[in-house]
Amino acid sequence: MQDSEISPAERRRLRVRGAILDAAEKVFAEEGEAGLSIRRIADEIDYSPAAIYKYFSSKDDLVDELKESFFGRLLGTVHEIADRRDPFSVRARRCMTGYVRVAIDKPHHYVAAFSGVRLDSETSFDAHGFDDTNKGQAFSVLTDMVTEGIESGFFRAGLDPINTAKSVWASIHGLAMMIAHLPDFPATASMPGGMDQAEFIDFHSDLIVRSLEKTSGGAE
Amino acid sequence: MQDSEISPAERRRLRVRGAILDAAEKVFAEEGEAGLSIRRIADEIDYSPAAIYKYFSSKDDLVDELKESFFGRLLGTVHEIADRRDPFSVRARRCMTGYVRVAIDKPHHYVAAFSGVRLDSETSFDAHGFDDTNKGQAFSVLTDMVTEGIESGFFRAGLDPINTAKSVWASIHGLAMMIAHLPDFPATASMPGGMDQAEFIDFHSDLIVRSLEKTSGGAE
DNA sequence: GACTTCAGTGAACGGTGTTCACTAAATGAA
DNA sequence: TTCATTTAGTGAACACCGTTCACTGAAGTC
Repeated sequence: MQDSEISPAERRRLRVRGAILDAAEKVFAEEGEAGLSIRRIADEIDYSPAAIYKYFSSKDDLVDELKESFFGRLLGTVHEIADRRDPFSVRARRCMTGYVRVAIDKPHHYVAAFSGVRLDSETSFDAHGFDDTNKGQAFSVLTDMVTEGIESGFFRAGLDPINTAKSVWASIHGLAMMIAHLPDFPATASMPGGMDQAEFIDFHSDLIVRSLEKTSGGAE
Repeated sequence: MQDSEISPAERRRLRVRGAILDAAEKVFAEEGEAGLSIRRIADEIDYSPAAIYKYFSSKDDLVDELKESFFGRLLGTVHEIADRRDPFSVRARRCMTGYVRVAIDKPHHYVAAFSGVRLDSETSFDAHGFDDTNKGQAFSVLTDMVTEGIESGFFRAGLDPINTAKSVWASIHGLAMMIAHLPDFPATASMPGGMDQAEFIDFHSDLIVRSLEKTSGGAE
């Protein structure tokens, strides 16, 4: 009864919907939001522009779905790393570097996932972005990680997990944005003591971890 | 001879040019790049849309000038703070908090100043963004600051000033972007141990400084 | 006073997201 | 099978966008 509810018509509909999303995804990855137009998608899948509005109520709706699914992948990566049986200190670092790596693998997606938030609407950070959405989940992984770090003695005891997690997220986000916008940031590889991108991501993550660690020599 | 070169005609031209920029600035600050159109500017200053092309070769050109001037103000603020006679540790923190404050005062500007960088063009971070432009100067303030911190013994001796400065910038940038996109980030004021925005900016800056400091108890 | 320069214009071109009346095919009922 | 209803898909249009271009008219120059 449950699976027979998917009629051939519904299946067809789902296939076309998927084709629209696939075409949009492809164009978006290559050329970003600027290169993506309804007419372009329509061309790609050999439909008329108006047809797309039978599947999505607006272009924003369609793009939102692309962003949301990208954010899901990003979240999946971080979750997967966080669940490994590695020592805490490598797990923590790898969550950060993994996040950045996935983010900059699809720079247009990452930038859009954040810049798409409507500045003028009433959807606040509190109400909209932080409960059961992907962003909310991504954040709770971080809070848990910080809490674990404190409890296991790696991090200072005085840290407030929530604010600390947000600060860490901001720092990581900053690096991801920098690289997404300026593809060859930090561009020091050719200089004396220069780093390539991967090295720099490690370096940045190290500094972040260091800001949370107990001062190794003295008492708390 | 020098000042008599400014003819009335040129003065008129400059005044109109300024009016265009002012109108654009106003719309941009309120509604962002999305709300800014050539026709809208033209309406605002009671000219025809085509007139604007006598003063700017394209909309991108016009917007670039807005961004550049905003970045100049941002740079000016940081420079001004860096040149004060405050103790190093307060100067360093205030540079960061000042940067964030100016950035989020005009969120649309700040976001645009970075997201406007063309991802597809050949202008690399190295060649374009980092020499005598505003971004380059902003960066050199940071490098100088880090160097001073190392030399005065506040920061660890092993730090490479250039990469460190870039990492610090990324972290600060991340917070600015977060707040710019999500206006009430971090939104913890109402929670137990919650912080308002200003407190959080201080907190974030503290963590960044901490990541560079000598471990207070032990030897280097 | 004639000539040149040039700020400013209206109309158009090709692009965008979106809507709407419409067709034609698939579906469900009798 | 036949009729009625739904609905996927369309083409043309609307209002907007950035930009161009032939043009006007006033100001500046000799």
